[in-house]
Amino acid sequence: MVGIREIAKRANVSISTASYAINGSSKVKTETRDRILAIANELNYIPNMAGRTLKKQKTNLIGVYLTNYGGAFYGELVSGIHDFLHQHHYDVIICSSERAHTFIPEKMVDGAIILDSTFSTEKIESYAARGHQMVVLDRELSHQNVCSVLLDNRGGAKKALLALEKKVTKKIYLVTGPPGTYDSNERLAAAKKCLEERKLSYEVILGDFSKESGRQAAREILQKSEKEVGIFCLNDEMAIGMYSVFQKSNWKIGKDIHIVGFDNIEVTHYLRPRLTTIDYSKSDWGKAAAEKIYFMLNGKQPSNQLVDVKLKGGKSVGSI
Amino acid sequence: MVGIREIAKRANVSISTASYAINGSSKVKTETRDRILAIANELNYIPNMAGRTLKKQKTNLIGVYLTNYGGAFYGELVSGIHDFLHQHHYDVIICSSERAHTFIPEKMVDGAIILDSTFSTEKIESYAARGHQMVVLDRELSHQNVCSVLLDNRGGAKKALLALEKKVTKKIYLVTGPPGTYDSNERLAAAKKCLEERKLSYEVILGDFSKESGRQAAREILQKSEKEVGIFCLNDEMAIGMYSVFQKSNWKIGKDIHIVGFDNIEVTHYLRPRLTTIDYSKSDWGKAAAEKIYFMLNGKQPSNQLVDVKLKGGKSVGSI
DNA sequence: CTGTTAGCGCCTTCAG
DNA sequence: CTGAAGGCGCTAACAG
Repeated sequence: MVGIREIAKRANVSISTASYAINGSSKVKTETRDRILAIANELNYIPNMAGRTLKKQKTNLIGVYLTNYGGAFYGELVSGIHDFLHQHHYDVIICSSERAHTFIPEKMVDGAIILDSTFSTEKIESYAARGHQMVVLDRELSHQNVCSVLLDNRGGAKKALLALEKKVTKKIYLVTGPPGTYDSNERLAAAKKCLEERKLSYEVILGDFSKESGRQAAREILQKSEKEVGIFCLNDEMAIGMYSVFQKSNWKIGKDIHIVGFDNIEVTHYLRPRLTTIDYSKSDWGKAAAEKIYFMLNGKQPSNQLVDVKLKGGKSVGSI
Repeated sequence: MVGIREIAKRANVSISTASYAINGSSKVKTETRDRILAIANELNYIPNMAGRTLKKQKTNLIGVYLTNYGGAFYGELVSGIHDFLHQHHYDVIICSSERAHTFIPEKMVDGAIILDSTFSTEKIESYAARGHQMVVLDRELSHQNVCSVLLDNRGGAKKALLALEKKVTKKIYLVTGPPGTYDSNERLAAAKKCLEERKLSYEVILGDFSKESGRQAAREILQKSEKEVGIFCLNDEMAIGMYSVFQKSNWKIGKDIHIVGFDNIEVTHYLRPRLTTIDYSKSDWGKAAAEKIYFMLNGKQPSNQLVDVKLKGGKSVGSI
């Protein structure tokens, strides 16, 4: 491997001069700098990350922790994060295994953005206590070194139910995500509250945010219920699963049964009838998270933030 | 930050003894090791990545380069990669920006798996020339330090056309991916060859593997053509886009028009009629890639590999 | 079994 | 404007 000393030797300068030249310091005559850079270039010199990191104690890397990586909306979210951070000279790596959590205390990344329910809150807190800075997207967490950017789950749930209530007289089903998930809990709590205030009859079905659990919930509803019910699927994935079951039944979506999802993931645009769902900008969400971590790394203390959501009308909620 | 010297001091041992203890060397009495580990634990010691890397010249990290990250099948692919590499004590990071390419020569990663058409072949070759090892999933590339795991695109194209030919008399359209993309080129070449051998009439429409380009192609076909045509979409995404256009027309998929895709991405399972497509195991693909890079890093010279594909029948190719 | 020591590659203060 | 030197945190000969 060709290192900085090699370049210094060939250019007949000291190591430090070579370093200055490479890092564009004004301490070197333009002339010598150009000569050094030419040699570096010729030798295909590329600085070694570990060496630089060890000295600078900074990697300019942000770790983005995602699970269920194949899931639907990560692409846009990550783009939003990338776009902002690149402009501010940070690189982004996506990490999706538990072992990668240690990158944070190992100082392989300068900061982290976390949307990963397998990343325990205790661990996050212990890292925060060590002085590492993080932005969380999937839980509330109050700490000097942690800041959150959360969806307005409660607002979204209300909007979803408002849309359903208008069309449904008999019963409303709430299909949840995995127990303990923040987003699911919030949406469920807000939905229950909303329904109870209006004294509407409802039932909760446990799901896990997967298409398969949507299918199961749909089968359960078909068996135990009559037509003219409404379903608030706490995410779109499950709604997709439901479609495949109802479309094989004699219940017509948007007529016998009304469905609202959450997330407005792109593939739902190809469902027929089009799914009514709760929409928000994934890239804005990512951008907000990126901004927060950037500010934190620069000594500011940003406040938590809520991401707006709105109802996206489809035909899965129709007239009775 | 608490470092190894701090631990050594508190334990009244030398730095090296502390290091040995922490790394589980048998050179230390069990008793002293336990004592040292206890102290390390108490101080919440976590080794610094840069320091270790600088010394060992090895990160145990594999970079996986993906673009169009939101795309459909990356989840399974990445799982396949993860599963294998974790068992062999490597961690995986996903990189999706051009700037991250330099992680390879900077030695931030020990090796790379590349499925990213924005990663130029010249760059890959130059890194290979520097001694870095890579596995490519989206091009042919012959080099000591590069090895490829490719889909059997040609076989898949043949199978797709075989399915179409049986049902279509009039004309077959081939809708391509972005020009210059290996997978698209291969599928297209094989499809053309196949059709020419059988003297069937066909037409090529330029796409770019996106849903939107599928929609455009569908509109074009609606305008210029009569019913009873067949379409080989060189990937599923475009087929999905087509569905949305044809479903608004009076052409019935599987009857007036026959469609075959490529990839068998999960969301096509929710299309009606179900899409006929070319299927392969994404996780096996990832696993194969992971194995290759692992073997290469351990001094073996694995051979290139082809991933089997097969026809997955749906109802988008029906009887006329 | 344990301690001493010499770097890994790079940056940066301090002299010159 | 340039050079010498120290050190970031850790490992691994080599001595003891």
